Amino acid sequence: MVEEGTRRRGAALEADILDATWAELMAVGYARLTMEGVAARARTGKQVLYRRWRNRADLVIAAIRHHSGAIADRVPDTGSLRGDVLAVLRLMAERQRELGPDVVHGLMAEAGDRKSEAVEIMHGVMTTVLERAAERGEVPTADLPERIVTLPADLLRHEIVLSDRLVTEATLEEIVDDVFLPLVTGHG
Amino acid sequence: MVEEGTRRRGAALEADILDATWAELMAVGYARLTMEGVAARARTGKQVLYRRWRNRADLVIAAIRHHSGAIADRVPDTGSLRGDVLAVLRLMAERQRELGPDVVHGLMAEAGDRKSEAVEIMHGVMTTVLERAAERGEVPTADLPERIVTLPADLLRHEIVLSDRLVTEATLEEIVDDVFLPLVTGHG
DNA sequence: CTCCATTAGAGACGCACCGTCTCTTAAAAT
DNA sequence: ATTTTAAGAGACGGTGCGTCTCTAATGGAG
Repeated sequence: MVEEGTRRRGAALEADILDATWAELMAVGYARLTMEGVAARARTGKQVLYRRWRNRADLVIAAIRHHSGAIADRVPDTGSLRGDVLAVLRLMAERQRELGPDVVHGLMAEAGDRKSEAVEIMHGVMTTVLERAAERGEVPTADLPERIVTLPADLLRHEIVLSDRLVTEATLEEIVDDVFLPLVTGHG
Repeated sequence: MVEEGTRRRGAALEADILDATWAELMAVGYARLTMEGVAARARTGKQVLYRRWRNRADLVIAAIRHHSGAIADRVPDTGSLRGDVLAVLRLMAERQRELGPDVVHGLMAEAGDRKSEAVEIMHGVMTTVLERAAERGEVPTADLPERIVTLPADLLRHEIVLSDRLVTEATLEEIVDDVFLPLVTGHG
C-alpha cells in the first residue's frame, strides 16, 4: 500500500507494476489485459510502463519471472534420472497450470523473438540432469543428440500449448516412460 | 476479373473472397491482416465477410484450406514406413514454409477451439500409415500408444511453432531416424 | 539546506481497426 | 412482373494503442 501524495520510484515502483501486472493477468487473462488496465491497477501512467517495456508481451514476461522465478535456478536432484526428468516436467506443468492456457497461448503469439528462450533454458536444465545421470552410470553417455536431450520438455510444451488436452501426472509419466527412457537407455 | 456493375453471389463470391484473403495474407502477413483490408482487396463490404465467418481466424483458416486443400486427403503411400512418415512430415513442413512463421504463430493465438484440429487430423493420417506398415510386417502392431502415433507430427509442430529454428530435411530425418523408428520397431 | 535534473502521475491526442448498422440496388426466385 | 434475398458501400461508436505534454514530487549535487 502507498500513502497519498507519495511517489514511488525505481525498483520499488517497478516491483509494484509487476505485481499489478500479475494481478491483472490473473483477473482478466492475457487476451484482455491492456496497458491501460495495468497502469490503472498500479495507479500510474502508461508512459511509465512504456519507459520500461516495449510492449505487452515484454511486460507480462517480466511479471511472470518476477512472480515465479527462473526454472533454471532450481534444477531437481532426486537421485535418479527418471525422478529428475519427472520433477523438471512437473515444474513446467505447474507453472502452466498457474498461468492457465489462454495466457500461455496468447503470449506465444506476441512473444516473437523471445519464443526460443524457453527451449534454450530447458536444454541447459536437461543437460545438467543428464550429466548427473551419466556420472551415476544410469546412462552410457550424456553426449546425446540435442533432439533427444530436449525431447521431454519439447513434448510437454507441445502438449501444453498446441493440444487442448489437460496435462496430468499420467501425461508426464507417458512422456518419460514410453518415450524418453527407452531412447536414452538403449543408446550407446 | 469482374465487370463493372455486376454483383457476385454465393460460391463464386466466396471463392473470390478466399482468394483475396490468401493474397492479403501473402502481402501483409497475419498480424497486419485486417477485415477491412480483405474486404477492400475483394472489392466487397465487411458485412459480407462477417455474414460467413465469425472472425479473422476462421476466415484465414478457410482461405488456407481453399488454397492448399486438406492434408488428410493425400495420405502418402511410398511402400515403406520411413518413406511414408517422411512424406507426411514434408507435407506439413511445405505448408508451413509457404505460410511463413508469423502466419502460423499468429493463427495459433486466435485459433482458440480449432487449435486441436491439426492434432486430430495428423492422428488419423498416422494411423493409416501405421496400419499399412503393420500389414507389410514392418512393425509388430499398429496398436501403439497414442503418444507414439502422433510423436513425429507433434515434434515437427513443436519445431515449427515453438522453436525459431529453420526446418530442414535433416530435421525431418532426425525425427524419424533418431526418435520415431527406434521406438516403433523395438515395441512389442 | 537549497537548487536542479529527473521522472512519476495523469490524461489528452490521433490513429487503426473492431463489429454493428443502415441504405440502396443488383440478382435470383416465384 | 413482382418479391425476396443479399451484395456493395460506408457511417458509426467503441476500445486500446503508442505518443506527447504538463505538473509536481523526489533524490542527488553542491
